[in-house]
Amino acid sequence: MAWTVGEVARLAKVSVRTLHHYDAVGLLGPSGRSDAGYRLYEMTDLERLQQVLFFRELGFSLDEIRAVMADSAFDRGDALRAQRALLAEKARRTGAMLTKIDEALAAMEGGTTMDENDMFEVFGDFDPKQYEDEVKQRWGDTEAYRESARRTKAFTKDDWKRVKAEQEAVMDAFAEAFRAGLAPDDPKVQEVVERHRLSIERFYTCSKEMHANLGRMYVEDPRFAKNYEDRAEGLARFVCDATQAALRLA
Amino acid sequence: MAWTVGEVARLAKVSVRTLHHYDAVGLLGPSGRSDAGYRLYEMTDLERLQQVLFFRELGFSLDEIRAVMADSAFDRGDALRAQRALLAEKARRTGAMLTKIDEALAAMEGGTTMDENDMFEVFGDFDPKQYEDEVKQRWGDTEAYRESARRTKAFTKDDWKRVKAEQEAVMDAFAEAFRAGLAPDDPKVQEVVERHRLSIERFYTCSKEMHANLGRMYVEDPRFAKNYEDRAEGLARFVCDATQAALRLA
DNA sequence: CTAGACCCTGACGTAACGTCAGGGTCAAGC
DNA sequence: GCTTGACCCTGACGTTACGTCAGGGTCTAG
Repeated sequence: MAWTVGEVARLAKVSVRTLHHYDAVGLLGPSGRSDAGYRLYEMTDLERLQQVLFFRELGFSLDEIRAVMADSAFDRGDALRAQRALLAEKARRTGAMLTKIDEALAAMEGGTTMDENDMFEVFGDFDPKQYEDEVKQRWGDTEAYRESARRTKAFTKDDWKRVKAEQEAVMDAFAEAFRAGLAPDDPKVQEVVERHRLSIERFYTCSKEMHANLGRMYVEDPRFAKNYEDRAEGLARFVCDATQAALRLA
Repeated sequence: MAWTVGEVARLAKVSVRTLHHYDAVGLLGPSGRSDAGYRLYEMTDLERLQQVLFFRELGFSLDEIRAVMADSAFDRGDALRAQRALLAEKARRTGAMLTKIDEALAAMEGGTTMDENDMFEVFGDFDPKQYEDEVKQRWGDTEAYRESARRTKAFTKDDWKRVKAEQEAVMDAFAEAFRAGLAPDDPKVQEVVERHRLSIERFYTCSKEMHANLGRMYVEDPRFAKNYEDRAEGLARFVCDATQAALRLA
């Protein structure tokens, strides 16, 4: 299956000119051409385009995108995970701006003016590279993480099924403890926390600090939160508190 | 108090050149100049700049921003509220992209490829004007809404205090019903829903449809959700369900 | 065999600044 | 009173990521 420029443009909701441009600057060319010289894009090209668009959405320049993707260490999974973290950060920033708007409204209604320092607090522009450290902390030491990527690459569908069942069991245990009204620092809950951490270590080294970070993400990031909230309202916060407690108790 | 370009630039985290540019295109000039011709910005200029930056963050072009702000009907409160709604929409979009990344990762892990139609679903670019209708629906008929703005403009601090107390009382009633385990369509809950709707009508006409929309926003928008979730975990969803039920029962 | 919807490659236009260049201003310190 | 370094001014040209023709070939339905 191959697509022409127009078709790809419609699919990805970009202009034909944009695709021409990406081809011209060597960012993304089609895998092939027809006899008449028409660009013919394959599935791998679409995947690459999706990557490019994610990066673009995150504010990378085309030069930067090309550099990142040309890197020999570039791995689509790594990239998606990094993009995920950056997007989460962006969501946080948007949330901060919402708060700032509310403050501005409140100040207006109260007839006061905002402090000029606060007023622009949220605008410091979001430089993805600035968050590199945070991303690393969140996703762990890159080296270790990459090992996990290699490890899971060999996973069969059955392996994934088993992993999923394990995760579900841990989540059920959390939900049960939560419903029973146990405190986050209850030894029984802490046992589950440790089980959870070990289930993650299957993939990459996960210190208690990192685990606590992950916990925070469970409430900050709606995608993760949903997983827990679907089981029981407030469960995400409970799990977060429990991982924080584990760090405190250690 | 007046600020020079450099000071404003530092405060707002934009370049001096940007401020020069905004001045040159007539978007935002300083209120005054020093004897030497230095630009001197006042507090009102800072407020205007904040507005401009919010609009810019939302993807408006400078031309559009100028047009909107030059509109005789332009009101800072209206603008902030509209910006708020657009930002919430943006947050939703970011959430959708997170989901899409997760899907891409899942497909990778499962060794399958994504459907090419889904793949770019989230990219349709966010044209603020496209959401005008939605915003209008959310914030109600502009005419009616503007009346509310005028009405509240005359509110004293005591008025606001009373309004706040009323809102709190309604929220407490919701929380109580929620803790008592009542169903969202329980008549007692529906009574509270109606009380809530009427408390909003103080500000602008709020049909049951619009009320249901607001309810949806309480769970979608973390800023609103927080208000409810702080009282009881899961309360936001409960209130949302209750407003939906009110529409169904009507 | 022709109309209409595609595709191609230049090539110039544009928005929102970045980046000098050439020159005045201002407060601190000698 | 004079210098020095940090700041300000106004042009004016450069850059990124495309938009928008222009001039010309291709493809498929009728």
